[in-house]
Amino acid sequence: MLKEERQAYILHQVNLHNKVLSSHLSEQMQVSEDTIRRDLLDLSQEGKIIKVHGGALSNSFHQGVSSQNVYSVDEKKTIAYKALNLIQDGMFVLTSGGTTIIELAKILPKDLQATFVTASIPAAFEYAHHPNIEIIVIGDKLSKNAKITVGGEAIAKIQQIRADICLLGVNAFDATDGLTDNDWDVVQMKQAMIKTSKKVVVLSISEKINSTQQIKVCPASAIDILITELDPDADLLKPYKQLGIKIL
Amino acid sequence: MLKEERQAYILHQVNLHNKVLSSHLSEQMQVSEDTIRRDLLDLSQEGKIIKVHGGALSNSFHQGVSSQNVYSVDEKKTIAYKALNLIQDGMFVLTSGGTTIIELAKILPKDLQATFVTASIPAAFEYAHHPNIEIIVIGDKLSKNAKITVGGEAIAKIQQIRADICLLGVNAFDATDGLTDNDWDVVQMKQAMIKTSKKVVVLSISEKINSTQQIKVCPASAIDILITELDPDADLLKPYKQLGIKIL
DNA sequence: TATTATTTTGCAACTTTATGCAATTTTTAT
DNA sequence: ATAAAAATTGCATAAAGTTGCAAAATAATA
Repeated sequence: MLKEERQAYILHQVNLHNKVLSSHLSEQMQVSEDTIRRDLLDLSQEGKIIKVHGGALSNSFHQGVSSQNVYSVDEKKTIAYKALNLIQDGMFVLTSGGTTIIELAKILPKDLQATFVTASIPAAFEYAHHPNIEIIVIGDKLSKNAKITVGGEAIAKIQQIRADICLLGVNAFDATDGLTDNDWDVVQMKQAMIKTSKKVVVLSISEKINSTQQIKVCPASAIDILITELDPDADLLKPYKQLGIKIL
Repeated sequence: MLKEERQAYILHQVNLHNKVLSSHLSEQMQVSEDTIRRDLLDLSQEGKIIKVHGGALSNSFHQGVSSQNVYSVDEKKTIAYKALNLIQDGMFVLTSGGTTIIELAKILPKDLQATFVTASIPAAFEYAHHPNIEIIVIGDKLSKNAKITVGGEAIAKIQQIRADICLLGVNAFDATDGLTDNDWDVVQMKQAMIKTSKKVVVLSISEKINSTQQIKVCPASAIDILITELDPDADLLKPYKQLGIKIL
């Protein structure tokens, strides 16, 4: 087998599987691992693959890793714009924290007149820039991880509210496991928020769909509307539509 | 599984869920926790995640309040360091908002164990970075000017507290007119804070000394300690010393 | 074609890297 | 204050990588 042949094959395999192992290639092509390594070296020097200990990775793999300073901002913006349509003047809007909610806060139209209730300090901070909306902050002990207030006082306050709509940025959402999270206090808050709202909306980038965390917030059926960056007819969302959840 | 693959997966999970546990990752990828820790170390050294005890956090969550257009930062830092001496382990500290308080929040020693109560969203945000202090946020309607919560609920909550010390960033302080401000709601809050605290401390850059605003908070005699960036013996401060106020 | 030059390949000795384990220290939670 | 969980450190080991070199394969040229 010629060198060129081998390298073409390797390149093909890398692009196909995103990764190759030297040992594997060596066996497949019946040449020594030294030879494979030299091939990988050549290809990586031409910038066609990323050589790593034990094999190689496709280029696309590593490019994605480096540009992840702010994660999925575009997707979250898309979601935020869809969510915007649900908010109307005069509404009482209850929101959680999370970066998707922050994106939403940033794009609220200047002439919107509504009341936003939140326990999230970053969200409150962002809402405060808006000229017209009213902001109610739920007070209590501040959870440093989630940057939202948590505790009995906070939950009691939420229970006093009848919100028109509840917008939840979530950590994990799954058709069978429902809405799940990894922080007990946050879960308590979200449960209270869901219970007191006429309509419950989940904002989730598609990557979080069909993933599960440790603590259950509520079954999927408790959610009225699901917003992702995808087209509402996407296959991924079918199971949720069948549960009676409206997809936007 | 190659090291780079693992790290890419970890990075993905962190950005997806804002938090990962070493134990989970170890289980998910079938490698020892030591390996996970080394991966987390690598990633954190590249600045891609925040490594913490037990796992890692997304670094998008740990960005502080930008201190761009803050006047007289150096003076405020000086004041903050003086104020620091008044705070001891176990204390209940009630603080207002304002940039001087934010400076104080930034320099709190890491091993300080105290409880901070505040209605200021930026202050709460800054306190949230501290590893040991407890933070209680006072909830209510958020005043956009002052970025603090104001209203009956907030005042009622403050009245439930007996704080050891109250730190006030102020707008104007004068020997004859006392402490004054220009926002009615803020004044109500400050009055409540002063009433419920054993010791009242005013943090004020010298520019604000001998100035007066529209609404009175309290007479100068209600203040126990005054902190400015000046030497305590400065002429400017003599009238306040004569009123029995301790100068730092 | 024969012969020489060049490239490629595999091997052996050695170095580096990755990973897990055990002992100890640090952190965290109760 | 104490116990449990997690982190750190040092070390052992196996897998992977490197280098130099000689044999084999390929290409070039008289």
